[in-house]
Formats: sequence, structure tokens, C-alpha cells
Amino acid sequence: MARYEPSLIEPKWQDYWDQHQTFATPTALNGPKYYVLDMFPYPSGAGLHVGHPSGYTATDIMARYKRAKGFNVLHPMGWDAFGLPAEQYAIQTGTHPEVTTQKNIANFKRQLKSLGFSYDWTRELSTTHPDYYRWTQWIFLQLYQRGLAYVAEVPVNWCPALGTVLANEEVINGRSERGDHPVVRKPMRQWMLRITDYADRLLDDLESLDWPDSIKEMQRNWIGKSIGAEVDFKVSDHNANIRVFTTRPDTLFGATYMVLAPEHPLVQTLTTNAQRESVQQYIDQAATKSDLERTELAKEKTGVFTGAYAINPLNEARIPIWVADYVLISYGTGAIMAVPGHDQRDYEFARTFDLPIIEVITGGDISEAAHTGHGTLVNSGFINGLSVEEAKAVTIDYLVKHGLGQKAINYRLRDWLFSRQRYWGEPFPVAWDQSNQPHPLPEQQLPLRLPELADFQPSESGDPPLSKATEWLHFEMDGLPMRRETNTMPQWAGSCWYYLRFVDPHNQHQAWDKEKERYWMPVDLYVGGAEHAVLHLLYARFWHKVLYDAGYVSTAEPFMKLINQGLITSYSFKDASGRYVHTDDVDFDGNQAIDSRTGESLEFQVEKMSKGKMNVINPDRIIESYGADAFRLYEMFMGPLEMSKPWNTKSIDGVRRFLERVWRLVVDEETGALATGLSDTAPNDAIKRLYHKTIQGVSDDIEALRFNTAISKMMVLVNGLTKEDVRPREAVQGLLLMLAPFAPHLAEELWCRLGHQQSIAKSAFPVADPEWCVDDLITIVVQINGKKREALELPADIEQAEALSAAKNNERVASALQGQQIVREIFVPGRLINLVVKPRR
RNA sequence: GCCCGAGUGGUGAAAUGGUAGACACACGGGACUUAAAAUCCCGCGGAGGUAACCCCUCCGUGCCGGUUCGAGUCCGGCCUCGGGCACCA
Repeated sequence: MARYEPSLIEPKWQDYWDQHQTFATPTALNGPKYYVLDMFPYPSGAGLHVGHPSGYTATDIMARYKRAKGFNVLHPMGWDAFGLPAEQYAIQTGTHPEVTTQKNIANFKRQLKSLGFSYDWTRELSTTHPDYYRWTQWIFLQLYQRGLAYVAEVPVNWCPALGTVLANEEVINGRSERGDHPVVRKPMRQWMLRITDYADRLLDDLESLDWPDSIKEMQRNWIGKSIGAEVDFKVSDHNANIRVFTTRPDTLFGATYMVLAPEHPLVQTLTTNAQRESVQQYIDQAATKSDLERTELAKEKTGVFTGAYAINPLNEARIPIWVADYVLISYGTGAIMAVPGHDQRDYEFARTFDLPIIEVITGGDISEAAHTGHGTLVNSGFINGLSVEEAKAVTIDYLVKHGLGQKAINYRLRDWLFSRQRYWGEPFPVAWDQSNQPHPLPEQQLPLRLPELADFQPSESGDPPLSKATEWLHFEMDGLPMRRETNTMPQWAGSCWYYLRFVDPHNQHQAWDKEKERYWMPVDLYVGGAEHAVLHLLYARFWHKVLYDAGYVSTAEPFMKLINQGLITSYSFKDASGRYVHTDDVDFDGNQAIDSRTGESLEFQVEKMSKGKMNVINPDRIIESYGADAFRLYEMFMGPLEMSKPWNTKSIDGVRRFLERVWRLVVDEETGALATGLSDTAPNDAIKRLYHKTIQGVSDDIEALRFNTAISKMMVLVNGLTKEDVRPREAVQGLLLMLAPFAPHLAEELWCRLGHQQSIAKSAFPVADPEWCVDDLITIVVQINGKKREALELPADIEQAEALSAAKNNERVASALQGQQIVREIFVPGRLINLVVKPRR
């Protein structure tokens, strides 16, 4: 073979790596380690998307680079394979989810292998395998034993179309995240996890993580800690108190009414007979409203007066008590004091129902809108004249002293709704006795396997499919008849701890070996999509902390450094009538888009890839026509890893040409022999300098995950070498070593052709000689008043005085200085000179 | 509405506060070839000037202002796009 043909060399080296176990994880638990992890995929029927490999390539480069730098590297891959699509498919076709899952995994694995990723496939795992979910169930028991798992009858998000309950975060505007079906509220018995117990730690420990600020911020907002006070309001003519939570105790004098959530237990007690009918009507209405309707109607405030009054504990004012659904039963105490002067929602409500609005903080205009900013307290008795901050502290002190309230903290975060009415998930290791008490299964009985089932349909009532597995359902424990839990765990369960199982994936006796855990954890680099910013990453951190408290893991946090790879978008094309034209039928050069069938010119725009927009790029086809190495290189060369960027198949030509140039540095395309330019003589100074600078730059860029600029630096080296008649072997080999993490197949092939017996993956990364990374002569720019006037070639180590005199003696600079007086001279060593001048008088 | 992030050539993009546009795509020109492809070399932000050639000037990083000897980069305000959250008291 004389020419570069990826279709021949890529499978060859993939087989070689497989056969030689090139990427097996070292077993020795000493020396520097690097654990680099991808968010493992859900193996969908559609197969790999060009978006997946951008993160996978980045981690693969890091894994290969760190190995070449002498690290023990753990770089595994697995499958997050429980979940809805396989089950939906089973309902439609009767195909068992296990069958679908295996088929999809095989396809994903084939695609990942065709990209030459250096995963240790001996550590492959699937969340659906009993050897894995056995330990998912075991972790659940740990949570249960620590009182962190409990059963509650809670109004949940019931999705009739999917036949399941969804977590709050899986519901978007009252519709299911998956499938966009309507969701209604329905009370049901559910498993909950007490993630709220960990809210403070989940919040505080964010500080210690090297994560993008945006993700940390999203988690902070999701946890939603707010500090304020709980205040008790006496109810007039009743022996009852209404407790409210407020972040603004300073505005207590401005409370002109109170609001209870429709579900608040005191509503029935307080409502006067005169108001009972209308209140009941309002509550019934609110109960039947789905979340969708509640949010859709959010613009307009609704509510009803109970007829009862409360007493403001500070000034004894008698204020009416209302019921309204803008107050949520699930947050705070389900009741608020309404301060329309300084809260926009209360303001709108007060305007709608003509309730009084009092200004207690200066600085706004309460005839226009609520003033939520800073100011000075007025109309507020003993806190008049104070600032907002002072007034908060003084009010809380007063409330505490008089037994009227206390400082309080609330979180937006709710407990985690942890059960689903589905078949294709982990069964709960829990049994129910005849008096309906739960009993955890003994650990030795794990795994509790999923029973075989022919009908995956949920029942109309919402009973899960597992309730149909009659033989499985009923059993005896300690001689007592028991019924198994028929809910299953949500998809998040398996992904909450897979990174721990990778450390010791075949352990039959425990979830992982502690020593292995101590060596490999935490994950040094975790790469995945930003769509998991809150859900997966928060849940996994929660489980990890529980395991940490239980002494099973040695670190408080699982993922040290996190990177979100950017979305890969793509151009989509529309003809004059506005219909999408498939990418495959378009000739596109970045300037002009033409329908290759009709010659019609097309409009184009960058959009998210989707079938409907006909702009999905299939990685198999790209590998087929350009090779895996070019594909990998292109995805990295497109731009910074974290940025979203548009795919343009035409641009792959550039990196493919680069790889061909590298090929020709080593191989004579005519004969297939080694290129004649290759030479064992030492490189000349210019090449040697370029070579060492490239090593330096590429190493720095890889460490900082700047793969795009690393590639461009290698291109510069290749362009430099190509221009030389004689290509020193030292530089060419060094280039291959640097390129190997990016384009491993090509690097292996050329390395082998250069006569090496061992895989290039076993060779060390080149080291730059600092002496050759600096130039003797450098360009120093001369500016006058900040404008570039001249560039001088001067010795790199030149002193300020000499540089200045060289500048002033320069003909062009001197003429520009005619009639000017130098008022200041700036010298930046190795960079520039700036002469600040003004006209001489 | 609130919280993040991003706006730089025809395109993807580079640039510790220090020569804006590295590296590529597309395009144009040249060499090689009977020819084409491939390859190699050159040009490529805009406007203007001088000119056989060498070059020179002004403008230019979404918009307006500020800090600085010097701003794509830092600060304030705005606009547009993308992502997230959304009655959380």
C-alpha cells in the first residue's frame, strides 16, 4: 500500500489493539493515576450521533496522552441501558427490552470501536445486567438503612400516555420531557429519597470542584437555598396560628393580607360559613388543574377570601386571609404573609382584588410596581430608619425574643421521587407484608431479578407492569407471606454510581474493592453534555456523599474536573417553498448552497440536528469516506471543546489533507517504500526550534483541553517539514508521537513502517528542550502613541536602553518623531516599545 | 422576567492587557500534466494612495461610553443569538 488508505489501516490496528490488550488498565495500584470518564450513553436504536464522538474523542486523547506521560490510566465505557424507549418499543412490538438493548449495545459498540477509542473493554458494564443492578439494589438498601429512603403518599406527576410517574425535573411546562405528553397531578404511593438532608453539603462542596461556573450556578439555583424567618400569625377568633416563611422579615409591617395554598390544612378550619362555598369551589378547581394549566394561567392571579383574619404580630393589625394557588403547598410552610408593596406577585394579587398596598421601604413608586430593591424602612414602628439588612436582623431578634418566630432556611430542592411504574428498571429489594409494612430483602438475596413478562403494558389504574408477574410477586420470607414492590427505580439509579463499579467491575463479593476505590477515585476528568448539569450530576453527588458517610468511598466528591462538550449543530437547507432539503442532496461550499438535483439555490441556517430538518450527519458514512482519524481530528479541530459548533462535512478535507501530508513525510506514495527525504542527520536549527516549540505548545494545549490549537500547531510543524528537502527522522518520529493520541491508526501504521516493533501507544510522549523553545532574534514592535509604526528584529534578551536606542535610530521611527517630544517610554521585554509623544512647542 | 454563555474575514476559528485574523475551509492565480484529478507554490478583512518593483496611509473584533501608554481581551450600559430556570415567598 503506497497511498494513505484509512479503510485498510484502521481495522487492522483496531484488531491489533484488541488482540494485544493494548489498553488494558494496569493492575498495579501505585504510581500516578488518571481516571478519565465519559458520561456513558443510553444505547438508542438510532445509533451513534456525530455529537457523541466529540466528547469521546476528547477523553480518548487525554487517556492516550496521559498513558504516554507515564500515568496509569482508567478509561472505561458502559451502557446506561434501562429506560423508556426500549420499553415503549416492547409495548408496541412485543420484543423484550433485553433483546432490543443487546442489539443496540452491539451497534453502539461497533461504532465506538470503529473510531479507535482506547477503552478498556474488559471493564464494559451495563446497568441492566443483574451483576450490576445487584449492587444498585445494595446501594438502595444502604440508603434505606440510613433512613434516606421512605414511602410517601404524594401528589405526583402522572403521565397517562407514558403510564408512569415523572420526577419534577422530567416535567417541562406541564408536559413530559420525553415524548411531550400532558402530565397531571395524582396522589400515589411512592419511594422518595431524602436528598434534602444533603442540600447544604451539596451546595457547599461545589466550591471544591473544578467545574464550569455555569454548571455550579445551575446546581446552586436548583438547590435554591434561601435564608429568612418563620413567623407565626395568630388567627383572629380562632385558637390557631399560621406559620409563614419569608426571606423579607424586614417588610413585616407592610403585610396587608395572608395567603394559604389551596392544600393548606388550616383552610377548612378557618373558612367562615359565608365563604365556604366559594372557597370549596376554588379548591376543587385548583385540584383538577394540571401543572400545565397552573403555569399557563400564571399571568393572571386567582384566589378567594376565607372570611377569616390574622393578626400581624408586630403591629396587631387585622389582615384578611385568602386562598390562592400562586402559593405552593410544597415550598416553605404553604402559607405566606403578603407584602404587596415589595413583592411583585403580591402586588399583582393586591391589584386584582383591590387589597391595600403599604410602602415600608423607600426608593420605589408603589403606585407603579412593587419595590423589591434597597432603601430605608418607613411606616414600620421600631425599625423605621434602618436599612433593609439592619431591619432583617433587628426584626428576627425581636421575633425570637417574643416567641413569635425564628430564623429559618428553606430550599427549593425537594426530596427525590425515586419510583417509576415501569418494567424496564431495577426492582426494589423490598417486600411488603400483609399489614403493609416494608421489609428490606437480605443482601444475600440480591440481585432481585426482573421477572420474565410477556405484557409490558401498565394497567389503566396505574399499577405497574410488574404487578402482572404473579409468580414473582408473591413469596414467603421468614415463613410469612410477602408481596414484592412492583415499582422500579428510575433511569438515574444506574448512572449514579457506575463510575465506582468501573474501578472493580467483576467483583462478585462487593460493589467494589476499597483499595481499588482509594487508588482510582476521584474521577480526574469527566466529560459529557450540559443537559446533565443538574439531574445526573446532583443525584450522583448525593449518592456518593451517602456512600462516603457510610465509609464505602474515600472522597467527598466523585468528579474533580468536569467539562461539557458543546453541541454539534449542522447546516439545514430550505428551498424557495420553505421545504427542508436533505443535506445529502446539497452542494455546499460555505458561500452558496445548491440543490444538486435541481440546481436551485437554497437558503441555509445552522440548526440542531434532527431527522425533521434533514440535517443529521451519520458518523458511519463519515468514517467510510474520510476515515476515523480524519473524523476524530475534524471534531477536535472545529473549535473549542466546550463551544457549540456547526458541522461542515466539506471542512474535513482540510484535516484529511493534513493526515496525507504526514503520510508522505514517511511513505513514498509511488513505491510504498520509506520516503526518500527521511534522514538520520540532525535537524537544522530552524527545524529543531520549530520542533521543540511544537512539543511545548502541543503538550500545554492538551493539558488545557485546547485540542483545536494543538492540531494547528502540528499542522505548522508538518508544513515546515514538508518544505524541507531533508526531513530529520527525529522530528518526524516526534511528530508521530504527538499525533498518536489524535489520529492513532495513522500514527501506529507509520510508526510500524519506521521499523518499530512495539505499538506507538506504549511509547513516551516527546519532551521539549526549553533551550530550543526560545528564539535568538525576536520581533519587537515599535508603537508611537499606541499605533504600530515599525517592527524590529532584535536579540531576544535585549535590554530596555538598547532596544529604545535601536528604535529611535530606526529611520521610519525617527521621521515619525520629527517635531515630537517623547513624554513616556514603555518597554515590554520581548514584545514591544511604545513611545508616548506630544507635539514640541 | 431572572441566571449563565457567546457575538472577530465569504466560512470554522486564533490571539498571558502588547503586531487582530495563527491554522484550516471556500475562492483566485501559478507550476507540473496532452488534459484533468492529485500534489506543490503564491494571494486572500475593507477603503484609498504610490507603483516596472519594494511598499505606504486610514478604517476594522455586535453597539455606546469608561479605565489604560496600549482594549477583541478589563469595567458600566445596551442589542442580538444560544442554554438553563420560572408564581420557590
